[in-house]
Amino acid sequence: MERRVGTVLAQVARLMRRAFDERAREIGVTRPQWQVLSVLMRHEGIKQGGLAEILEVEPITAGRMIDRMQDAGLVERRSDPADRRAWRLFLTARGREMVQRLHPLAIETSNAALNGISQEDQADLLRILDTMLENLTGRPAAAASWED
Amino acid sequence: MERRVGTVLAQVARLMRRAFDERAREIGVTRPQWQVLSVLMRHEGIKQGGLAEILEVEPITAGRMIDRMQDAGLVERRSDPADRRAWRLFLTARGREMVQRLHPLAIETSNAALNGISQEDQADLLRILDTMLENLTGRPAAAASWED
DNA sequence: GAGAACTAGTAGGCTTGCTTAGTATTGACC
DNA sequence: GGTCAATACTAAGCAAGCCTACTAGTTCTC
Repeated sequence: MERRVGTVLAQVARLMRRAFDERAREIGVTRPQWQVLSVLMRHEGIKQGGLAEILEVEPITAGRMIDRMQDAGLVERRSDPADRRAWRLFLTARGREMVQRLHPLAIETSNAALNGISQEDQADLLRILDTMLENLTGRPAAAASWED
Repeated sequence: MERRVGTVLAQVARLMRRAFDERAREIGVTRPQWQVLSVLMRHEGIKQGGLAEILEVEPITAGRMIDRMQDAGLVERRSDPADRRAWRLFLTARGREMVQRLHPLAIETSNAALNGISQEDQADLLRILDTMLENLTGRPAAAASWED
């Protein structure tokens, strides 16, 4: 009858994604896409592989996402002058504008989910999740300073 | 520079799914499929809608999953004698056997992710996640007593 | 330099999640 | 008993993950 952490966690993560997407639908950007935009905000000119690494996602997943976001005019691929295999990623004006509009939505979603949870519990939560991240990736989670 | 809970949470959830799938691949069952099997273990004869509700998933998502699991010989759909629109779901012998084999893998994955996290922190984590679940679904999370 | 080994990205194909739109059946109300 | 809303499920189509297998380019080694 014990409830596994992984299951509850997956459920919460999915419901948060759903809640964010619901709010962001009219803007036309999904939650993972918003995360890409956030990374590019701080690491413009990054290569696809680097993006994938920051997001803890396979390169092909990042590549497909960039495909769609490029079609949508949110990001731009420029070829790397030093390495003809690689792409350098840049935000378009439209992409940059999106980040501004999405930021409040992210906060709103977060707040809704964290309603009634004390500051102390929130800090505990982040600390524990970071430890789990370290366990799962085999390296410190501190690198993930890419978010607002 | 603040790191949003939702993002870290999504990351941890994805990495745990990946870790489980990696272990379960040779058995040929994914994590969500294992969850379906677990629910059916306790609620055999449930309708698809009921399954979807327990899993906090849309009915169509559950339906497609049952399609594949039926093809794989893990579950069986029997028509409800009292309602010709509905299906009743049952485990096959093969499905039942799978649950037995997958149980240790789930525990193993959980333990790997929770390595070095005290019992107290784990309890806190579950408590906080349950509160978030309540916030997101608008009802008590206690109903989720479907797991081992 | 030539060849081997590694790296960056893509192609195809799968599951899981969603939305919107539909069909078939049930049940409730007049 | 006939209509009409609600219910159980399916269809089509999209995003985001993944794996395996591939191409093209770079780098290392002899």
